[in-house]
Amino acid sequence: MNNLVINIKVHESLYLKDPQTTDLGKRIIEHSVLMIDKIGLECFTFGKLSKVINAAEPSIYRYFENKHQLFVYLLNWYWEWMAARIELNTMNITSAAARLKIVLNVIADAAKKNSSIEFVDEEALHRIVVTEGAKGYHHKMVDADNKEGFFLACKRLCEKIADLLIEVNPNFPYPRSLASSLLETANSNLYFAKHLPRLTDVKNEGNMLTQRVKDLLEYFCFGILYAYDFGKDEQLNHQLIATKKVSYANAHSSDNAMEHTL
Amino acid sequence: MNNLVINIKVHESLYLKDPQTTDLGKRIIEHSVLMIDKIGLECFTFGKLSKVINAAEPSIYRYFENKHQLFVYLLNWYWEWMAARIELNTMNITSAAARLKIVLNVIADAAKKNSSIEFVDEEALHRIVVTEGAKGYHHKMVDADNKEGFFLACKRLCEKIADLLIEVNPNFPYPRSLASSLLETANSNLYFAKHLPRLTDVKNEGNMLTQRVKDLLEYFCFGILYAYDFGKDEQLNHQLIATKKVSYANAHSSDNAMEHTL
DNA sequence: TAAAAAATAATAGTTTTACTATCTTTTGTA
DNA sequence: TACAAAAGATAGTAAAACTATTATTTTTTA
Repeated sequence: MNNLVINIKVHESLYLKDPQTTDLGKRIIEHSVLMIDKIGLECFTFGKLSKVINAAEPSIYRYFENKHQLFVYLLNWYWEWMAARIELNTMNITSAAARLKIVLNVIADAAKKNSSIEFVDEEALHRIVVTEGAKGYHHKMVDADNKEGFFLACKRLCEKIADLLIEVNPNFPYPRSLASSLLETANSNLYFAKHLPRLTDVKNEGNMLTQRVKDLLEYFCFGILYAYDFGKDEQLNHQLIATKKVSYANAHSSDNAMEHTL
Repeated sequence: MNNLVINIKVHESLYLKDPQTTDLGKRIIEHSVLMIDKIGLECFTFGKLSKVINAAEPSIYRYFENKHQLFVYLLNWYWEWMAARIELNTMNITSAAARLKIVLNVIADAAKKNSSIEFVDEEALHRIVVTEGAKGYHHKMVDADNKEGFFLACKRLCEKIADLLIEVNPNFPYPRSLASSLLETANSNLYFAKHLPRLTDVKNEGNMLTQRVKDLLEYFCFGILYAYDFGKDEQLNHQLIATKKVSYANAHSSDNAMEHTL
């Protein structure tokens, strides 16, 4: 199941020459992913890459203007890949809520046995997105990059998820913010569990990390999706809160979700 | 109100020589903030800074090992400042929910008339945190930095908020994740509204941006806080969802929160 | 098939940044 | 006032980012 070959098309503003069309181009992509995963975006340079792939440094500049463009190319690859996985895994599901759960599963990266392209190590690429993804759009040149279409894949992905949120609850007022927040929260909690555990409740024990992140995403997502409007109908709110408190206490009285120790 | 002088103490692992103790040190902090805000972290260099403050470049290295250490120093300043503002604004409030609303207000940066330190432009520093804050901990050296105590202020801030979330709902299973998520969501939506508007529902129109972000934070925060446990008591869930849908439709039928057009 | 044209890659630089070794000046104190 | 210690300035080096130019290969066409 799901071993179809996915064809990833990256926007042409993100390269000078399409790396997928040549052998050298593919080696650039392949070893960029491996090297950035290994030594980090800061230490990664075109000079080091050229030595690893046995090419001249200026040859790399024929494909990408600079390190930043190459990095955003890789991010776009990841976003396109995620969108393709979502499409693939939800196409035959009718219930919107069920599709949303699958999307959360894909976001948390729990269902990724899908090595579609032979020269891209998707696990390494995912680690890069989790660790350094934010650098792709958190800088002073973001407006210029945006005009060039650097973030189209991300925006499409976000809107795809937002559409689904609206389908689950047509009255929900923050579909885009929740969609982007879910993408960020998944990555943050994976990262925090590994490096800054005091910033998350998800534990990096055993091999349950992605499952736990998925649980958290579901808890947050459906909690927000069905949230009522605070302050507008206080009486109903208090009524609801009281009901839910009882419901929650019953559900969690002997649950491991109570493990938190502050 | 709130014009008390706040004393910001930054952890000593974050400098070689305390910049607050000398005139040059204060000029380094002051103009780092102004320059990073203006040209961005990437373009900001010790060489350029030394020219602006009329000092020799190596003098700056007496205070900070490198640009990264200086940057994390500034982040810590911000986290300490935010913790101080939270303390100041919530000290006399008994209701936990009311205190939480104030905290969300502080996170969204809507209540910051508090120029405590004369040589730090807090508005510029806040823009830096929103635009580039994630770079402080998203890199390969994060574990080494963490051991040195670079993120203590952030972790304390996060736990302070987590404690409050637990106070509002003692059964809530994800206090730390929600706390960190609120901090990130506030910054993300401010940033997206200005640079990538398709990733948020918050509009950057007029001077209501921080207010709108605060509304979003409240909606998300209280929605999650009182979320019930999906899948454990399906009957009650469906009952609640139905009630809330009606509640929400009534509240928002003629509200601008319905503006979303996908 | 062979020469010209076009595309691609390699060589050898320049500029800027990050950082350091060393020297000079200032300041506090006995 | 003399001296030590701290602070600051001078003048570098090494590496990264990028580019102009030359060399090679491939493609096209006579």
